[in-house]
This record gives sequence, C-alpha cells and structure tokens, in this order.
Amino acid sequence: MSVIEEKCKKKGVRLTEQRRVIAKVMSDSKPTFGSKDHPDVDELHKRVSLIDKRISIATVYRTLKLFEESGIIERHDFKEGKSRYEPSTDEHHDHLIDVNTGEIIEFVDKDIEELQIKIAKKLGYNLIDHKLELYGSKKK
Amino acid sequence: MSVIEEKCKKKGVRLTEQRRVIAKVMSDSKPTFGSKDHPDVDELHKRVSLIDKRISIATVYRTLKLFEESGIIERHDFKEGKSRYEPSTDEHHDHLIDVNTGEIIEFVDKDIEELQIKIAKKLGYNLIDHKLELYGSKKK
DNA sequence: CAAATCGATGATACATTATAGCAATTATGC
DNA sequence: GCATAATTGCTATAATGTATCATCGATTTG
Repeated sequence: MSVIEEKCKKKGVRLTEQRRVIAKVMSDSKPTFGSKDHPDVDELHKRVSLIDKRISIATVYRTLKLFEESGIIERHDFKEGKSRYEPSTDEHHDHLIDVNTGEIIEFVDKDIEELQIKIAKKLGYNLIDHKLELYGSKKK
Repeated sequence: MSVIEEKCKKKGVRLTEQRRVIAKVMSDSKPTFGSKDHPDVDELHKRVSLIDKRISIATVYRTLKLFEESGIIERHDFKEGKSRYEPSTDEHHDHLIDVNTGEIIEFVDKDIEELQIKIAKKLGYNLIDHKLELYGSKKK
C-alpha cells in the first residue's frame, strides 16, 4: 500500500480504485535526493494513464484537490501559472527554483521560519501560512 | 506628469495616450500608508475607463506587461489565480496578506534578505529573485 | 438479497485569466 | 506630406481549472 494511501486511511478519506492509482503515483513522485519532481496536473494524468488509461483528467483534478484539502499533499504555485504538487512532509521546507533548468531544490532553515513569525507578530498578525521561493542560477 | 510616466521616459519606453493614462492610474495606486492596494488587471481597466472608456482591456494587459518587463512596475501572483500590480519601489519589500480581508501589508526586513542570499549560496546558487509572502490573521 | 440511496466518475461545457492574430489607426522618420 | 513602423481595439484562441449531469458503483436498509 502506498504512503499516500495509508494517510488517506488515517484521515478517513474514502479510497476508490482511481484514487488508489493517483495516491500511488503521488507517492512515487518523491525521489530520494533534495531535488524532487513536483509534477503538475498534466504530468500526473500522464503517469496515472500508464496504469489505467480510463482515469479522467477531471478525476485527477478532483482527487488532488481532495488530497490537498486533507493535508495529504501540498500544492505550489510557482511562477508558471499552473499548480505543482508534492506529498506532504513532516518537516516544513521551502523551495529554490533553478531559473535555467526549472529544477526544484528543497531546503529547511529554522532561522527564516522564526523570523517570519516574529515579523508577522510585529505587524499585529498571527502567521497562518507562508510562501518562500528563491529563484537562482547555478554557481560555476 | 506621473511618476510612472517619468520612469518610462528615463527607460526609453515609448508613450502613447493610452499608456499615459495607464501610467497615471498605476502611479495613483500607491497610498501613503504601509497598506497598499495592488490592483489587478480588471480593477485597473475599470479605473482607466473612468478617464478614457475607449481604452481596451487588451491594451491594459499589453501595457502592464511592457511596464513590468521594463522594471517600472511589479507583478505579484498571490494565491488567487490572477496577477496584481504595484509601482516598483527603490527599496525591496515583501508582503503580508490578511487572509480575512485580503488587505496587503508591505514590510522590509534586512535579516531575511541576507539569510536568503546565504541559503542560496550554501546550495550552490546565485540568488536572482525571491518571493516571500506571509499569510496571517489580525491579532485581537 | 433486492431496493433505495449516496457518493464518485467520465465526458464535456463553462469560467477565468491571459495571449495571439489581424485589420484599422496613430505615430515617426525622412 | 508620405511611407513605414508601431500601437490599438476587437475578437478568437490558449491554458488552467471548476461545474454540470447522466451514469456507474458501492453501501446501507429493510
């Protein structure tokens, strides 16, 4: 059983044959290195179709939305006009996007996290969410 | 002459009657307080139409793109699926978005800026650009 | 087990944001 | 002033995502 499928069970998200396939594809979308793939809807639909070509793109959209609202996966809107997804992780991380290759590198920085909370507080707000994206080019 | 119009001159961006109107509207979109309005294309077209109702939405799109590519204004893609614009400022700033009201508060934080450069460097990248958005709710 | 009920799916229409194409207009250089 | 080039307005089109609706399937209820 895939990691995402297990999370669905835990959270009480009903599973169907289609959702199981999408869960598997999302689970497999997490390479072992810092650089991950973060597929978009179209790419996910392609991968899903390899397993079962009768699964509609509408179901992919609906299932991703469902998983996202359940906190099982995360949606990102980088500077492209379309959403990209990744399985939720225990530890929060941010992203550095290589402007030349589109490669995405994940990183964690405790100092930045703390600073953000502090800034929000100073402005009279409770921090609910944040988005930090760095765009850079590889040093030579 | 509006602030944006002057910048166009400086940068050699050709001005037309329509562009002058859009430049004026963008220049006026900067209130005096920390909280600014960051209008979207539709809102800008409405404001532009009050001055000259023959200006097409296509021209608004084109002109905003032109201004943005010239570094005269900045485009932001907050979590809404559409772009919002503001005049470029000398000093870089980030945004805190009130999740309840949609109000946008600008802030500057040197520590965060430095940290970002350091993180990129550690990952082997030169920082070209970044996006930091805080989403919060007003403290009571 | 059969009937009724409820949610999920697939296909497609629609909504929204933005860009592209093209003829008409306006501005620019000579 | 005329030829050329850029700009504009209108509209069609692209891209992403949501809504609709008939059908299917599973689950509950009696």
